[in-house]
Amino acid sequence: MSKLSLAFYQQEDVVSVAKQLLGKKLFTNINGIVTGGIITETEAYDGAIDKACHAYGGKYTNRTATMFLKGGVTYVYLCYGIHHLLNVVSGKEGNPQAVLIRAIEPVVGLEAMLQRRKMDKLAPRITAGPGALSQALGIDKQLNAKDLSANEIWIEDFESYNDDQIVATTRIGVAYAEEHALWPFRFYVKGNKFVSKPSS
DNA sequence: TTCCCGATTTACT
DNA sequence: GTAAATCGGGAAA
Repeated sequence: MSKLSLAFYQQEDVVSVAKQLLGKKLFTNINGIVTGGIITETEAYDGAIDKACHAYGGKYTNRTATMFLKGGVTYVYLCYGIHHLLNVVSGKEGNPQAVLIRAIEPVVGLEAMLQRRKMDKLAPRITAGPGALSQALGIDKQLNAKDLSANEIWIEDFESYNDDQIVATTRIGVAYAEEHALWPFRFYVKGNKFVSKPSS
């Protein structure tokens, strides 16, 4: 098992990184408990030119500072006061690009995930959706701005998918971004069950 | 310092 | 299908 290299995260094209992250394995180690799974759904946030991105227009604040870091660190953000969203910062330092991890297929530490989610049996929804995923992996703000080559959270190389196995569609929950809400920056693995559905 | 709103999920009508 | 929960960040005053 090899962790993804720093060079991987620092590619210029965040959309490309988002696609390549599909099929890779994401792990966390919280208080010695390792949980993780295969990434099945991602979303790209293209920094300063993307209205849906927190750092749109080069906005630099306490919260968005993490996105300006060099690629290869986490960006964890609390949304709706309840849910933690896990992002992977990409690109070079000063370029606020990030990939939101929206869903994974659980592989390691299933019992711990069930416990954290207060569920008694495995269901796809346990990690389908950014908030659910973070809860299952025990991710909270403590894991913000962590280096992805460290031992608390990391991503390992595993599989890559071709374009014909990847579905590109519009992002979810970013209607406020106006025309940018229509950008096909959301990617998921075709036919995979562990993918969040648009709330309908 | 105050007010408004969100990269969502879940429970209930 | 619809609404409520809930709190930190960002912008305005």
